[in-house]
Amino acid sequence: MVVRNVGDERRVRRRTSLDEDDSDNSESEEEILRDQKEREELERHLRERDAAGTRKLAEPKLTRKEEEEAIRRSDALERDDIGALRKVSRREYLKKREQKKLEELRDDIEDEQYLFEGVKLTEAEQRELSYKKQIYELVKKRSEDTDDLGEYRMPDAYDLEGGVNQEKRFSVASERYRDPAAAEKMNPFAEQEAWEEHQIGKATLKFGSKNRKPTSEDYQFVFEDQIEFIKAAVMDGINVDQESPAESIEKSMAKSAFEKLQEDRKTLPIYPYRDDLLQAVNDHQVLVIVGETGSGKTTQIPQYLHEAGYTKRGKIGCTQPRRVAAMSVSARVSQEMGVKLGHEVGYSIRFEDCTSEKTLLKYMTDGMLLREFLGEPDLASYSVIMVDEAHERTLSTDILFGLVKDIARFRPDLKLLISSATLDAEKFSDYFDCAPIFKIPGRRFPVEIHYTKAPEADYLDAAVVTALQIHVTQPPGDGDILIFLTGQEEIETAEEIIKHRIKGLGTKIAELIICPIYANLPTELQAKIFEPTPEGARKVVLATNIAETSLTIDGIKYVIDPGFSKMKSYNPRTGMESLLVTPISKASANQRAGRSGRTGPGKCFRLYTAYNYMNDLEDNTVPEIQRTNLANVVLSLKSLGIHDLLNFDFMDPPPAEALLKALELLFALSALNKLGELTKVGRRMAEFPLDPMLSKMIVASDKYKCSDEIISIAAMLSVGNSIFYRPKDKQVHADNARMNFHMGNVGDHIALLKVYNSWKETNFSTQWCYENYIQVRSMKRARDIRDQLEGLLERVEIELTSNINDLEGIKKSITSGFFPHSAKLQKNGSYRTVKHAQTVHIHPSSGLAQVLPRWVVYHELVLTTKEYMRQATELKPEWLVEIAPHYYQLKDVEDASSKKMPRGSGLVS
DNA sequence: GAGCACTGC
Repeated sequence: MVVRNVGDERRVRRRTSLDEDDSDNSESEEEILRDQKEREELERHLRERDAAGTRKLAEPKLTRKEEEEAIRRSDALERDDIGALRKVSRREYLKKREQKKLEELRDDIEDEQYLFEGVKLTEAEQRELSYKKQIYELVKKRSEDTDDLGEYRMPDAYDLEGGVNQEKRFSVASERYRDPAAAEKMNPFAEQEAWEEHQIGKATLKFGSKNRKPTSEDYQFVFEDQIEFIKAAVMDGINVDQESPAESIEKSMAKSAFEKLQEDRKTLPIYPYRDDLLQAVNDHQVLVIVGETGSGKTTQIPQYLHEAGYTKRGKIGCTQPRRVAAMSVSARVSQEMGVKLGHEVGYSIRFEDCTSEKTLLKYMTDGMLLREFLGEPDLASYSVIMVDEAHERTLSTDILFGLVKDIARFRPDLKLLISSATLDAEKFSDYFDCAPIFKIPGRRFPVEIHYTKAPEADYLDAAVVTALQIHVTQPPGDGDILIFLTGQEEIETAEEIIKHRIKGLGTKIAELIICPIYANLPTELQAKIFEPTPEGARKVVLATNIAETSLTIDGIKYVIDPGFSKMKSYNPRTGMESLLVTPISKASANQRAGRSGRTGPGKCFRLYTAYNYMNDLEDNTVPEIQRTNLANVVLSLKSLGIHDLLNFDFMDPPPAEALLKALELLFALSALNKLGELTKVGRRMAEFPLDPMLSKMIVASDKYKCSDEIISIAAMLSVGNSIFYRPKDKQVHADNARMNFHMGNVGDHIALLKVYNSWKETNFSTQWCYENYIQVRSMKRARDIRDQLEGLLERVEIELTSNINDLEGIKKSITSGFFPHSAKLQKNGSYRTVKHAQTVHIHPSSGLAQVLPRWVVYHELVLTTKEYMRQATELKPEWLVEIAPHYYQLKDVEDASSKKMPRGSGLVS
């Protein structure tokens, strides 16, 4: 095992599991290894036993996991008899367990009845007692009723077939907290768990029989299944300022705001390196800068370069992966330089260009610089380009790398700065022809990393238990907790579980405020995480990856990292995108850990073992360019005059198959000719910041005189699937509201148009959105996009024409862009794509899910539990031949009128 | 009758 600071490894005890002073129980590496060996031994034994066919006996079937589970549980009841237990059958074990429980319960009830005789019980106490009686009756009845404990039902594997089924996946974890009756049915351990939980509850409620152990501080909160962690490493803090607050206040009082800003600049870790850095930039054309967050590189380096006179030859451009970063950094820099934002310092992001003629320092999103390449292929107006946060490897930064590397060759005066986090600096350097690496220390607090001792089977449960463990053992007010989960559904489940568990713990523990955060959460609710934590309480933030890079929450001291995230993957062969729950990379894990050390020393609890971390996790996340649809990328590069894409200098080349697929599509859309050269149509399409199929749809709308409608549809489609809001408790209302837009079975595209136009008619009313279960945020975004598209129409000389009544024209425009996405109804109600003969289905959220037209054109294909077409509209097969004669032949569509199809199932007459 | 991590133009 190659773990840092092995000598410092320390076992963390259960009760005071986070207590640092717990040094009497240190565990050497040897012991850890022995533990692991033992576990392996046990696993091997169980495997052999399984292979020997023990499970074929008449006894109820037990998987290895179940058996381990049974053993683990029995441990609590029969600590002394574990060896014997493993030999008895499951049935015997269950019976034994029930009897034991019955005895205990009866004792308890008798004790309490005796104790409280003649005493007036409080309501809670009465409930407590009656609850116990109920359990007693239930268990007794069961053991009397039958000797047979019933057949054990194997839990369904959630990933059995057809991909991941989240419902099934979390059903076990969530069911028991939702519906006690269902839990009883599903989970043979349900009442066992209820009983155990009840026992835990008692510790706090101070109920007990005469012979119960005295309650000491240590024993107050003992969880049913605690998780043991091993402290394995410390991410060192670097250069943490030791300046006392009083001193700094004094200093700041004496100076003007501007002077103070200049003072602050000098305290940044980067300041001592100023001259060296300028020298390095002077000596080399390309420089890789490694700087931890907080070193001040983003704000300071462009200023240094400006002061050194680089802006005399042209602008300094600095790219960011996110809009907010570009905006906030430029605001800060303009303050520091004492100029107005938008003058010497400005930013440029989509929908918002805050720059002017005299702008010298320009912060922008990486996608924006990519767009600028289209108008200025040599970036002549720039003297320096700094690509910041390069380690994030967004699609845009990866393409920028190739482009800037290329222009640097024939523009020796252009300086290039690539700034990245430590991990892959060497790689950047290699890519840029061994560019020198300039290291700047950051400012960060140390973070202790703890791993679990054994892998956790149910990470959601483990995360919740860990959070509660932290909450009850650590003083409230010393820091908040951040848990990384994979998605909205998981966050909601975790929220329920925590609420339920807290109830079980009573009022003795401090208040725990649960804050969910994910991108699709309405903005008002998102604000909750930024509210300061009240005195004596603690926040637990349940977040998706959004908290990994996009937003920073102050006051986080503990990070719980289960090690998973959802990641998009793209299959170039089928053209299908899917979101899969995937283990994160080491880089990602360290980024997550770092989130705890922003305002003070932090701790990170990883719900996997150190071994997992070292051996199972990839070093870096697969860059986006290797797992996405490249149609847009290829069109952009082609319009920049880059022809040989297969030999383009990508830092990590995308799969050739994905490139070919993109070229094929662009050829089909007639954006490229047979030689792979950009056509006039392609040139117009490249102007639009959209997926090529959407761009083609707009270009084609010129012919059908409905560009007004089409850009609305394009805008609505490109905001994605977050338009309709569907809260759990009002699903019926939300669905009804949505169906209003589907009147006349016009198809999903036209329905989206109707939504947009109705909103416009109400003068973009927020109230209207609420009434119709539509997300305002998405609609505003659609309006912004639509405005932008309208502006671009002029540039490509398309007239804005509207004909809302010509549905056929609108549908033909859609088909012009999306004809490769056409599908034909099969006898069984499923569809088959015309070109690839792939079986697909209409998404249940579609307005056409019940209608099933014979032919449809769809916006996208997603793989969830099935292959679904999202956003479908009916089409006439003859359009395919009319619009794309190079793509479809008559034989592809000629059985359209065949008698094989049941009559009346479609709308095509 | 399903489910949508996160950016960006």
